[in-house]
Amino acid sequence: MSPRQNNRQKAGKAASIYDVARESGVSVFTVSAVVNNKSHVGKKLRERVEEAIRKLKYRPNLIARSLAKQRTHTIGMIVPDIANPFFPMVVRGAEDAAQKHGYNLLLCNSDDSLDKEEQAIEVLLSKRVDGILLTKAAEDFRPPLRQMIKEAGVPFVLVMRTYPKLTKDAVITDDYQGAYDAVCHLARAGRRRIGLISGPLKVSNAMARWQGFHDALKAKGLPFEKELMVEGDYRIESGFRAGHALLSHRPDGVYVANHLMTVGLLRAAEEMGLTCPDDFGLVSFDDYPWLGVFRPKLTTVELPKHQLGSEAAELLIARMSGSRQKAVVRKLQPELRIRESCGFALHVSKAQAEERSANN
Amino acid sequence: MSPRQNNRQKAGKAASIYDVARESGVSVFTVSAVVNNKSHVGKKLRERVEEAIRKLKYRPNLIARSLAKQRTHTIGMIVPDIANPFFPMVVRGAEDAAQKHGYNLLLCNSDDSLDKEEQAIEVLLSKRVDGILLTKAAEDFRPPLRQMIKEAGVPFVLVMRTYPKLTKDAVITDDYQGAYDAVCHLARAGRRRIGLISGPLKVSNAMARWQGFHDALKAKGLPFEKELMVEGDYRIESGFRAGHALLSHRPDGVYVANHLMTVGLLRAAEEMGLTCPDDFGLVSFDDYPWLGVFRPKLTTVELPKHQLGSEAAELLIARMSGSRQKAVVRKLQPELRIRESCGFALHVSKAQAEERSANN
DNA sequence: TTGTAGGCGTTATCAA
DNA sequence: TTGATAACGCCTACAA
Repeated sequence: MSPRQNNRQKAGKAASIYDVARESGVSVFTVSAVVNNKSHVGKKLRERVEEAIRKLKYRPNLIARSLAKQRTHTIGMIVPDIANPFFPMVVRGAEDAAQKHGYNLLLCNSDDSLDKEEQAIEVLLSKRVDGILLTKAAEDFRPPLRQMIKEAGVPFVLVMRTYPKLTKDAVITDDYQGAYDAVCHLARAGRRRIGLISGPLKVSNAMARWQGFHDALKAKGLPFEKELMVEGDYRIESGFRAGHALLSHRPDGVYVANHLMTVGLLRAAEEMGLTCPDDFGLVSFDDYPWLGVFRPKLTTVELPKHQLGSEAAELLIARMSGSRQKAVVRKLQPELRIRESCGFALHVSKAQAEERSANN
Repeated sequence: MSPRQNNRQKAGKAASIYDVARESGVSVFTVSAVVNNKSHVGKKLRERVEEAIRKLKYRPNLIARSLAKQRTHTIGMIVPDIANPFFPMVVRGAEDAAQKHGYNLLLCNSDDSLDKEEQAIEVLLSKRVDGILLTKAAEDFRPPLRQMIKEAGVPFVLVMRTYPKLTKDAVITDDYQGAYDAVCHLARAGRRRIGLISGPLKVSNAMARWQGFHDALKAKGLPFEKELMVEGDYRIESGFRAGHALLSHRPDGVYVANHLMTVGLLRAAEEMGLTCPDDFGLVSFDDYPWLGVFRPKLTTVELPKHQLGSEAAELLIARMSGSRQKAVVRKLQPELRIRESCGFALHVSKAQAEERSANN
């Protein structure tokens, strides 16, 4: 007789599989089989067990199950900052996909700090998540961490930012193309001295956006003036400072690598008495539903945020299930949403006006 | 000899406490004591154990610990939708507080649906979270769920929305006051026919905001016209529909109960060729950093989102630690941020103009 | 088909 | 101070 068979059920203690077994006069094996509706349990027994489950209000303890099965059905997700409006939709995408497959999300914020990121990874590994979705912070992992991750054998999928030293599995956006399109649009709208407020160049997507910017300039035969490029950190404050620095050189177009820095830029512009799109055309990254109702109506490069999260989660889940194919880099296409901040309408109407006056 | 003492360490399997014990020639008890730097372990032994830990790269398995200690150091958090810009900062606040106390956040979205909410609660309970932060969906729990929650003995703290049938512990904002202030400000700006786009009245804060609206109208001696009140669901689409319905009656002021519906309203206004603040004054809830740089510059009632989350988490953690004081309802104060959408400046300058013309 | 008993990795109780 | 050893609750060979 197992030592467990003694009386439980007293004191709020939740019923265990043993209690159910005793109540229904079967073995724990049978109960377990019923709970996981496994193979063929005799109809009679099954009913008796189910009856007992209801009676005792039995609820399987997933912690115990996790320990036994060595799988937690939990995914760790590390983002720089959930309060950055870019990430909520990504997280939502991941959660939707996770949920669909019976997984939950353990959410951590790194603030783009190596220390916090490392801490988060350690705790996630200790909590034995089945996999991790990571938007890598700017700097390199310290070697011991990388070693530990490797040994833990927990799959990672990178989100938004690549970091091949860890894994090649990643779901990102075509940032080069997005930036390229943005700058071309600015040029099309007649802007000639185009500036850039970039993300931290140690981050893969910031680098890609910078390259797209650069190549578009070249393709359009526009000059690259190095005072017209400022590196920020994707936060408002840095956009504000960058805006002051940049606008003091009076560019007639600006491409900003994310929304938060755009907010900072507009703050600076206002302080300097400059308005958009009259004094400078503007295209930025990340679109949001509310950008369509406020002026200046921002022309943006939208990234498929939800899809980014959901595809990353799907890929991770595939990896966790042991799919051993070679690394996948999924690159999603951005979409240029033309509104008014680039001054395209302005430019066009100006051109028309000139045309008209020429005709008269 | 315990059956566990046989060879492990092969196949990527992580080292367990047994491996460390064997390696350092002590008992698991001692290792455990060292890991949790408990009481007095002989200095020599401690060093030997630490050595072994380093050598084997031992990392405690928190799942096993959770099972043994019956505590997971994990908090479940259920929000309607993390993609609603209101919640990210609340979640961030909760995560910050949780993190500070050594807890993690398991995040779920309910979409304000009873089914999803119930599902989320069940899985969180099964995963044995130590407590749950809940922004209650609109409808009532089904009785069995409430029963189960009670029996689970897991503390809940409500966030943003009260629901006394579950618990009185809650961290909310003074929504009545916020709405009251908003409407008074509209009145002060000379608006007389003030409309309301409300949240779902089954949600506690929507009800409170509606009452604040109503009482402010009365206090200002303004009429309540029932065509000027429309109930939405806090989403953009409902704000859009409500906007069409409402604006067709040409109110000169509108108070909207959250930001997303404001976006919808502005969309509708644009379709109808109405502009804010010229055709109608506007005050809405929730403030965001970017609202200060776009026009119309929204006058809003800001709610301390981060604090909401962090205080809720703190309270929950206190409860989980068995603090048995009576229920706490913490009500945080909102803050009216006056910008331009209410048309106050407009009104004032108009008044000045009249004054001037009267003086001539 | 069903039962028995050992294992998952920790903590905790009781002796020694 | 340390060490055995029984929980914790579930899964799962291996037997029957």
